[in-house]
Amino acid sequence: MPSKPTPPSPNAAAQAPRATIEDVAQKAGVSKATVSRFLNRRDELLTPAIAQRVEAAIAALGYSPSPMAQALKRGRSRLIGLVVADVTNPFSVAVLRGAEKACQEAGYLLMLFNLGDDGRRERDAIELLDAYQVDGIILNTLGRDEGAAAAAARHGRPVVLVDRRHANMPADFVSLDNAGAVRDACDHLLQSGWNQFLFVTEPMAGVSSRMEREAAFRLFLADHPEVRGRSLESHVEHPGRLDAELRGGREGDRRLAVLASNAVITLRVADAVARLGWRFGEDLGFVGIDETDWAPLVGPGLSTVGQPTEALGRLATACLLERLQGRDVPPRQILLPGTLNVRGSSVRKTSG
Amino acid sequence: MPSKPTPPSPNAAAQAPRATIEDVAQKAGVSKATVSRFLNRRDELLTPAIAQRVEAAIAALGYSPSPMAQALKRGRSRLIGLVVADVTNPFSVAVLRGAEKACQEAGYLLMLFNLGDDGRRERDAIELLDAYQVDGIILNTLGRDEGAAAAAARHGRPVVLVDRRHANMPADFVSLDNAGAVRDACDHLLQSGWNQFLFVTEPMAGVSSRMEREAAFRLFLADHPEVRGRSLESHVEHPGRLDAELRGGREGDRRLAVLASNAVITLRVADAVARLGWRFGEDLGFVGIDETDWAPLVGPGLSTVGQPTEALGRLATACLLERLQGRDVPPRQILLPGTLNVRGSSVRKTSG
DNA sequence: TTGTACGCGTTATCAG
DNA sequence: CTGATAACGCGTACAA
Repeated sequence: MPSKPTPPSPNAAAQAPRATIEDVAQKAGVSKATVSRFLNRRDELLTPAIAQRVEAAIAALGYSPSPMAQALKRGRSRLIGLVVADVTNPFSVAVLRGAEKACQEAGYLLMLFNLGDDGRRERDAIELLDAYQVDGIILNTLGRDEGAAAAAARHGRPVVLVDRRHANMPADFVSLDNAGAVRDACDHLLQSGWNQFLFVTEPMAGVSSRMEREAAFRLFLADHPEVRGRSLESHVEHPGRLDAELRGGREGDRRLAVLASNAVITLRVADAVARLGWRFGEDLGFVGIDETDWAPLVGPGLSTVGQPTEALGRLATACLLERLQGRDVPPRQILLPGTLNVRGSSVRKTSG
Repeated sequence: MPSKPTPPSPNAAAQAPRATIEDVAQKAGVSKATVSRFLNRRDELLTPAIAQRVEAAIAALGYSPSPMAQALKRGRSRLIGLVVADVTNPFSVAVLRGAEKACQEAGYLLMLFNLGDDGRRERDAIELLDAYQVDGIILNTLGRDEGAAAAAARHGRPVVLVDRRHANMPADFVSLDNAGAVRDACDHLLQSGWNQFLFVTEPMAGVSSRMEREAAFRLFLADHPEVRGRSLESHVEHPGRLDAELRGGREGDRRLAVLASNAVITLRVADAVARLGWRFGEDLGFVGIDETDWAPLVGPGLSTVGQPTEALGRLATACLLERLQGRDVPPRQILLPGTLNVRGSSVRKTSG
């Protein structure tokens, strides 16, 4: 009859179970409470001799406290949840990097949840994060499921939205200044001599950033009667639609330029241009929102408006941390400017 | 004197604390044990009437068990840790997607940890994951810190390595068949009429996949005395080195082709080619390992060998799950073939 | 079939 | 300054 029955380990390699605070206390000949104090409340002085013994025991056993148990007891986990609509989106990954750095510096750990572009999973994701006692949640999602995020917020968890607003969600919001970015791009195209604009976006489908960009484009047109313009929702299933629109837009002596609403659209436009045998900067002007590492390599280089992705991630985290420290201010909106990268695709070059 | 002192909530919005199993039990007029059984051991029959009451209470309170408490009690967390050297690497993200899908299907949650290319953080990451009682760990890291992973394994956690082997780490290993991929690429280039090869890689720095690819290239050269070849470690600080090598390689009537060891190098080569004013497929042949969505857009299209990223992620997860179910087999190696995508950069076109 | 009581690893309160 | 002891939310022998 074993005094300590071997736990039913699934893996035969299991050998040394993690040391607990109890083990440390025993080895140091003190109580658990003392060890705990040594760890968490360095200010309350302990007798040097005791501190020494505890320290030695901790080192000898390679002890580190269980975050799980800590979270259970404290109700806080030093975990921050990040829900992303689609990890494949380089924008999201870039934001993630910024958020992660900020978290790391503040001693938080980032728990990533990817929706794989399945909006229905949003509620599950948030509930799970909530269950894991995350201290805050960063959302870069559609927010189609109204109330999912709100429920988490009701449990007292600060929430911050990145790039995409949610309906009726009074949370901090961090994003590119979409209106400014579109305006800058249009101004640049206009000054470069293009006089007909085609704005191409993914199906708006209620995504706030897409809608804001499109609205900014319309506004530009309203302010500039001298330029003709249209906007087009490009569906991935109908690439032909884009080709046709491009061909049609170049009739007469109009000098057509495309403004792509994001990197996905940039890819589609570049595909279409290749199919048509056109050259960027000659047969077609182009600026795309979202900087990518390959933009300089396509044709004469694709002009872009880069987003301050890393800053967005850092700021989102900062908003959370601030609220975690007790500041209770009304929801804020932080809009950051984009950066125009001028390359060959937007500077007019007469073909010939 | 409040009977239930308000917990010191940092956020004024905090209202409804999460319902616990206790709350459910109380509402249903049963014991905690009964609720727990209702949840976990549906096989042990409960009186229908009681089951009904419990179910209703759960629904009414919107109760879901705390994964933290469960993990603490069970020693298992249904969490799988994924440590990635650099989330910016599209390969890693693609693997992540596969792993995530597999996890989701099996009811596991993926906890992501990014090293930001700082190998020193590897030990911390693994220890933290270990502390979170993750049931298994997927590693796509340098493994420079020998023993870090081994320590986790010692606690009985299965570990699987993706793309990069670790020294002295007897764990499952999942990867592209590097030798086969390089051979296929070289064969294709040779058949396409190129007769001088330049293999370009990031500094090997002990990274197993880089070394394997380079070794495969040398092997190819040994088997084909008729082709001349060199390999080059391209350092990001010295882009000029690559330009010089390209210029030098094209002397005489040699028809130079580059084999890029991964997508990062592909980018650098494309940059250099742009600087030199060369055209892919005419002045230079090219195949790159790693498929990207922009490969078709650069020049006449860049030929690539795509990795089965999603399958790698799924398989890595599958290895873990298998061991979690108790199968204790010796470490396996799973090598998957790549896919050659032939585009304009590798088919010779006499410049005119 | 159901309830009681204990422990998982920590932290916090309260005596000593 | 330190040590018992009671939670935190849950699972599970054991008893009823």
